[in-house]
Amino acid sequence: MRADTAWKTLAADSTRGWFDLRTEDLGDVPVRIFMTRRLLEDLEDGVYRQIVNATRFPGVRMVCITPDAHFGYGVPVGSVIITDGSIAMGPVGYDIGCGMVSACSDVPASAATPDACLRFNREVIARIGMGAGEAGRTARLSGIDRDEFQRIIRGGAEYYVARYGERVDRQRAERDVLPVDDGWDVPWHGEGRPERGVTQLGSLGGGNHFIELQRNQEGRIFLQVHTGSRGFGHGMATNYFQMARDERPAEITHLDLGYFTPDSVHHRSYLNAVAAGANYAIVNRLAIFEEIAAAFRTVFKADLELVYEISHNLVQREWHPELGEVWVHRKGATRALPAGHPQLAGTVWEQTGHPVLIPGSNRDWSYILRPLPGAVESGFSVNHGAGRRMARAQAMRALSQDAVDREYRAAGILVNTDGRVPLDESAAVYKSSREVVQAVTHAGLAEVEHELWPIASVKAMDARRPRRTRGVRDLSTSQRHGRSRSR
DNA sequence: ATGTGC
Repeated sequence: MRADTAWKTLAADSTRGWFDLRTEDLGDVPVRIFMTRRLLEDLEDGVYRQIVNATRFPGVRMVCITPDAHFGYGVPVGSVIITDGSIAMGPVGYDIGCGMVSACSDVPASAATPDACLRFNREVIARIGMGAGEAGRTARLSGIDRDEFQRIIRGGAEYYVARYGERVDRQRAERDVLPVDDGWDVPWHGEGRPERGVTQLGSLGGGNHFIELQRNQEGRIFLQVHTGSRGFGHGMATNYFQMARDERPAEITHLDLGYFTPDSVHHRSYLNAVAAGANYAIVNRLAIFEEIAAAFRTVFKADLELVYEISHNLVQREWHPELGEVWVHRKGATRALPAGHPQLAGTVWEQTGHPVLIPGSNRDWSYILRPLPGAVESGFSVNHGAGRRMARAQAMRALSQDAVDREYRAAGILVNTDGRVPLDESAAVYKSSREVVQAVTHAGLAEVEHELWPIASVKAMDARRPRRTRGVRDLSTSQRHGRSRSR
């Protein structure tokens, strides 16, 4: 293995806005890194080993690294792994189907007064369970039984909209429904306990999941949501990892390294789990969106219209002009199909390409992009956010709660209802979203359609962190000695 | 990401 510190000098600038990486560690798998030289220089050295991992699954045809990439589980968060048959687990991740919703309104940002923002965040928090382990609270989805849950994870957006949806246009969801075989069932039994998902439908979760009110470049109010498949996807990933390890105990020791070749008895079964997890995540996002739209009507007396819903943790069968029919794993990467892509035929996006939803931190720009024909060079993929640049534990040590809270208040951004900013999710821990998106536009993968600035942010405070009373000195051990895992 | 760890 090449020294971790030397590899960056081997990345050859293609002059087209990306680097082609060729080292003996990668075999003959093409690796493209879509970064500026500066973003590449700032990348943690450990990412090289994870890029090598990404090329080592059976049947890998191509690997792309997006400009927001950072250290992840086995492969970088921000990687696109294209195979001709094998399905890898790390490159889908624990949060199967995690993704974004964007919505817009005609309401001028001037209506988002401090009082209106406070009422909005209060309404949202009352309606949407947030934080690890929290159950959903949406009236329509709480109390559903196991049979109805089965219909939801098999029917996806199509079933949800027909049965529950009030004002969702299915054309604005990336996938109506991912097909699940009748003969397949959820791996209920196992330590992963995916049944947690039954009561968690309609909840936001923790970590980097959020709800955010924004204003666009014309001064209209927009909204973004980031969430996934909660305990359901996590539980299934855990149980399938056990199956992968049992199948190849000598080789597969970490979930990062788990995979199923086409001849594995679990190959199709795992794809069913990915489809069910993605259907759950999509319904979760649509249900949360509708709940937020109700909160928005209460506060702003106006409608929020869905712009788009899209996942950035998924493996899907796709067509590529040079690679043919392939499996595209996107681990913290967003699909970007431009106008004329055959998979958009017959949809409302045929002439334009579909929207691409890119969040920045809650004190930085977020974006809605439009894919360009050049996206063929990245396997029809772009970044999924700004990308973490500071580990959570480091953030807890390095940042002052009061100083960060003051910065947000001065910027006019309300976080939750008390203005206390989760430090390990604050602006300083993320790369500049503008710099990351410029790497995408410079490479000709997409163009900017909307630039969105945060107004009000809802995000769970890490439950492990002791609550500090204002004005009282904090001597808790977790503030002084955090753990050093980045995600 | 997560019934969120050493």
